[in-house]
Amino acid sequence: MDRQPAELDHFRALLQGYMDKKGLRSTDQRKLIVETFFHADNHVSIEELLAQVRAHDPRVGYATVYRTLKLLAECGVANERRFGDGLTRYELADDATHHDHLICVECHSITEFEEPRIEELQEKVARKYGFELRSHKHELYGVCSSCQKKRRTGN
Amino acid sequence: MDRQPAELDHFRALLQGYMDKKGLRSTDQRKLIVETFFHADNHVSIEELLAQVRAHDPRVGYATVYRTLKLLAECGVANERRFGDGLTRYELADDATHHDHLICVECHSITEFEEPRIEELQEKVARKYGFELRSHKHELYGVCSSCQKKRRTGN
DNA sequence: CTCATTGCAAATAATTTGCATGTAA
DNA sequence: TTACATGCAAATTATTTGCAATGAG
Repeated sequence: MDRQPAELDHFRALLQGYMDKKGLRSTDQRKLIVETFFHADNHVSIEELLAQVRAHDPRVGYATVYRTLKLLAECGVANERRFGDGLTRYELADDATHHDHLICVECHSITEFEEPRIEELQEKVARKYGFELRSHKHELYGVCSSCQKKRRTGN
Repeated sequence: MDRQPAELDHFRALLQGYMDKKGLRSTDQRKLIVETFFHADNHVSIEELLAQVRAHDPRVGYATVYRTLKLLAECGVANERRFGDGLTRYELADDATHHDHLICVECHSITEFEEPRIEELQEKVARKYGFELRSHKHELYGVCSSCQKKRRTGN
């Protein structure tokens, strides 16, 4: 996935600020994992990310990837997401505020959608309940058009 | 939670139809678990449900509860939900289509909301992508008004 | 130097499964 | 009587943690 460098710099700064504040250290593994995450497809699982990381350095352990992604989630750079397949997936925090997901219950494909009017209504709901909105998940589950097609032609 | 008997009868029939079709049997445990689920609070976890079931029959195993709830999800009577606390929770399928959730990230309280205009837009999105909509999750995460209050008064 | 970080393996936690026994139809 | 269902314990899966060794600041 190609991202704008400026967008990534924002997240690099956010992470750096958090690490400085907490006295955390910048190691080779951490840098590698973070940059790999920044350039990976959206909704990567730990497993997928680990594979990509190991392509550069086979000695990285999976616990380190778990720990690093947890760090990214903590400091607001990444969001954890769970779409019914039992795996935790991660996406850049910024992306999350601008799109939601259609998830196929048959082939597990994930399609993103944007609907500003839903976001507006969402904010209205939050206001009505005196709720300070931080983030949201909006997932539509169903059968994607290509699986419907497969079904009609007898799989 | 008090429900309308008619609403529950609909689900009993749905389950029965599914069981007949598949040649599944109606056992005491299954009946007990299903009825306990029907009368439990919304968003019960397996653990909570098992405790309530065991109040009536202490010999029920947890595997049976897992299997039964999976059956309910399969036949469209219940929906599985995961709200970031690591537990799978279940709710009556019908309820799920009519409300969504505000989740407090501080006290973990869950508030339900309804917004038909969001549902309409959701269907519109699904149609646009040729998606056959089955269910959805819409969760707003943030700080509830009572936690905001606590925060202002210094916890 | 000091203390955070790493990699490994072992520990957890939630859920699933194998199997002998029980039981609905 | 025939398989489906149950309860238990063991297996699986994803994730977390303890710890000795490593390395950043």
